[in-house]
Amino acid sequence: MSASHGLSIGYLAERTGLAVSAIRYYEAQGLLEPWRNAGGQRRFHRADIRRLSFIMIAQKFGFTLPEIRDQLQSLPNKRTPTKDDWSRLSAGFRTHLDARIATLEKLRDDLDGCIGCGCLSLPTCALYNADDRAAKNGQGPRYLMGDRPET
Amino acid sequence: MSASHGLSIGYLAERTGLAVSAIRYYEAQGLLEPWRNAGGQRRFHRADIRRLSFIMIAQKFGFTLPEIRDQLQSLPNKRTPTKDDWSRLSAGFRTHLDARIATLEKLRDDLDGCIGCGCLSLPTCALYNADDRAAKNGQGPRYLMGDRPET
DNA sequence: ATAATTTCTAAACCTAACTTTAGCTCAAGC
DNA sequence: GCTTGAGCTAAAGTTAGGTTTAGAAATTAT
Repeated sequence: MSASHGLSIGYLAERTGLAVSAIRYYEAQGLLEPWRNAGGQRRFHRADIRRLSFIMIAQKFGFTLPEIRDQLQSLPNKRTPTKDDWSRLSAGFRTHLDARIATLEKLRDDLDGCIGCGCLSLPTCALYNADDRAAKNGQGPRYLMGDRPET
Repeated sequence: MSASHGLSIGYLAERTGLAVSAIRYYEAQGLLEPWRNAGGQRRFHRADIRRLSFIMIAQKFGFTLPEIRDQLQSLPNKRTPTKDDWSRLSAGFRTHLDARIATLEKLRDDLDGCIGCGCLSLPTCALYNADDRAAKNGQGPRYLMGDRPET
């Protein structure tokens, strides 16, 4: 099925479980750089299967596509991660994950101090200022129960 | 500033730190039900400040707006949560949060077993099947390094 | 009374990570 | 050689949780 030179996008999709459209999207985001055959179709290296696996795992750890692209580009020669690279990069995953867990554990501790109190009030309630990565505190301050900082 | 009967949307925004547009959006999603004055402007109960605080905290715990709406609607009389309700609901937050932490800890354990192995291969790598809530496994199975389940 | 501020609605826009669609070309099988 | 199937591009659609914009009406301040 695989031509003597280069893998088709459909073959990569089949091997990784990703949708063809997702692989094209990753290329558009700069995570892959296939070449083209005479007819204009994408052709991939066999190592791109590993590259896609890396992307899928990194996403599980909460990295965005731009972050993953940066990690791949930070490799010497910008190559697809090898076994040794993987050990180094996965240690970075560990750090990232530890931080997320610590954030949630702090939130849990704050909540424990709050169960049964019913305050929902800023000066006495630590919950509001808990900073979850998931919570995008986009613009401006938010106060609970109408307590504003003394102006 | 507050009229003898009912609070304006701007006042609620000021007291909670939310944007006026966000409050209107929450109403559109069924989380609040203000009434209208003679001129057609929204008027809110003072208790809606607490209701908005509840929404803000529940979001921090990772609940979606539909889930928060359901929680509010599950209250007796569908009232704004009182101090006692808050204790009960926050215990639910705790359960939800514990599950999220457990998921991440499992992911961390799987990762620890993987650092230094460099496999990225399905049969030997537990990472792929780790199920993070953040990972939206939208459609179809995904396999790492081209390992498909034996067909 | 007039000016300034708030509020109103509806619709469009925003991000992330993709998918879907439309219309067309390329490649493979018989 | 003809018919599928696979691949191509560009643009639009999707979800969540909102924000922004535009133009009009209500309210508040002077």
